[in-house]
Amino acid sequence: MMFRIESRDPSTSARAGILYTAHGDIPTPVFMPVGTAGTVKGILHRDLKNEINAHIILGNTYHLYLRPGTDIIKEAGGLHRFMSWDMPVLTDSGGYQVFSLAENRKLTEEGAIFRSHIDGSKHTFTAENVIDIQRIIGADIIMAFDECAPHPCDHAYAIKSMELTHRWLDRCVKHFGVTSPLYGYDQMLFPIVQGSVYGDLRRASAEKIASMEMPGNAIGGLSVGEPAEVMYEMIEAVNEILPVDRPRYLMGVGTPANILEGIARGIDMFDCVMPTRNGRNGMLFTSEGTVNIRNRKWKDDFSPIDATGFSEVSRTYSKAYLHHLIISGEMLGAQIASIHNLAFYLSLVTEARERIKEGNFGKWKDETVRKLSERA
RNA sequence: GGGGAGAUACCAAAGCGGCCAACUGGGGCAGACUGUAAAUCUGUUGUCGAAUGACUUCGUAGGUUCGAAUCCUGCUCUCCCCA
Repeated sequence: MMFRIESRDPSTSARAGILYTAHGDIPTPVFMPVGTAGTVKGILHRDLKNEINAHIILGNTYHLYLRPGTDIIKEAGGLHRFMSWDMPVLTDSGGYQVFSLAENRKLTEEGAIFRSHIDGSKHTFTAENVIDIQRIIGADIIMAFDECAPHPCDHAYAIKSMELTHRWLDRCVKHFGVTSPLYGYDQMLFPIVQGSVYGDLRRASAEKIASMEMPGNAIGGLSVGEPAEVMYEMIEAVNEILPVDRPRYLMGVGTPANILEGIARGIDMFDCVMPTRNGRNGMLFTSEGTVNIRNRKWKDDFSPIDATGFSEVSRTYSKAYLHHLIISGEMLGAQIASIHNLAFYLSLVTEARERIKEGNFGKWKDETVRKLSERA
């Protein structure tokens, strides 16, 4: 058993559980900081563990394959050892780059041919070699290769894209079955539901994904520009079908409110670049709503970034100081903002977990979402 | 003392008769960012107005011209070279 549900919220579909991996147990709901290139940008592992309380971080197949390359990672003994991170890692397959780097790639039945954004060289990613690369990286949880379809996307294209993703999935699962982990511990493969904003396709895709009977399942292709309400509808449709007793991972989501709404609909795992990227760009997430710390009004506000914040930096440094650092382009500003935001995200899902266990998640969620959508 | 160059908006810097309320950077102000090509990108930045628009600007005082940041004269100031 890789996943155990500890309790369910009576008024929503939220649940609290534990996901067991080779590098540690992960309490869910969980937020996973994104560390695309083998680093959560600007954050030391020490801070990820002690300040942020991260349980698992992401890496990216496409980016790590291009740099430093699989030979280096293999020689290092896998990504965990290479980056000196002894806790769980999940790698995205490169399916998101099919979307975000769409100008630099061509799709074929075989896979995606990318023109490297670094040096222009050509690289083919297939269902099979994406598994091979993720075996070399050695993440605890690896993702099937998919096409993250853009938004808007017409129904005809959405079907075509979903079916391609399903065929790639069959090949991924097959190849996963005939290959072995390289470093002496087990890896889990998660398949990904697609289907754009179409309920019929989402349900069909969820049926397909459920039929693979993998230890966990993911929902992809959301938060790519569609309204949040549409995203919530898709999650509801899909989660009626995905097995209840396995973890559900909503990929790339999202805002604090998105996450709480996702939890309420039965999602267990989230990841998003928002806390780090937006933090670097001067946007803070707080219990009082979002803050653009670059704004003039914080210039002489010497109160802490977040007096009740989980991380030490949130309680120690003032808004005025962070305003100064960010305005001045100082690296410490990006670092403090990233740590604060990640700590906020982690404490938010930790509190959600406690509320689920107490059985009063639903009401708390509604109140919290209202506050989060404000602007401080 | 002699010779030369120049003064443009918060700063730097284009413009050298009408297409100039004035290119472009920086700074300022605001916005965006959702499985990271992002310590990035976008908008805005004389005054008033929601806007068509109106009004006041290119050291300063005059002049030439239908029309001047652009041409002429005086003045003030700055910088460079020689003695």
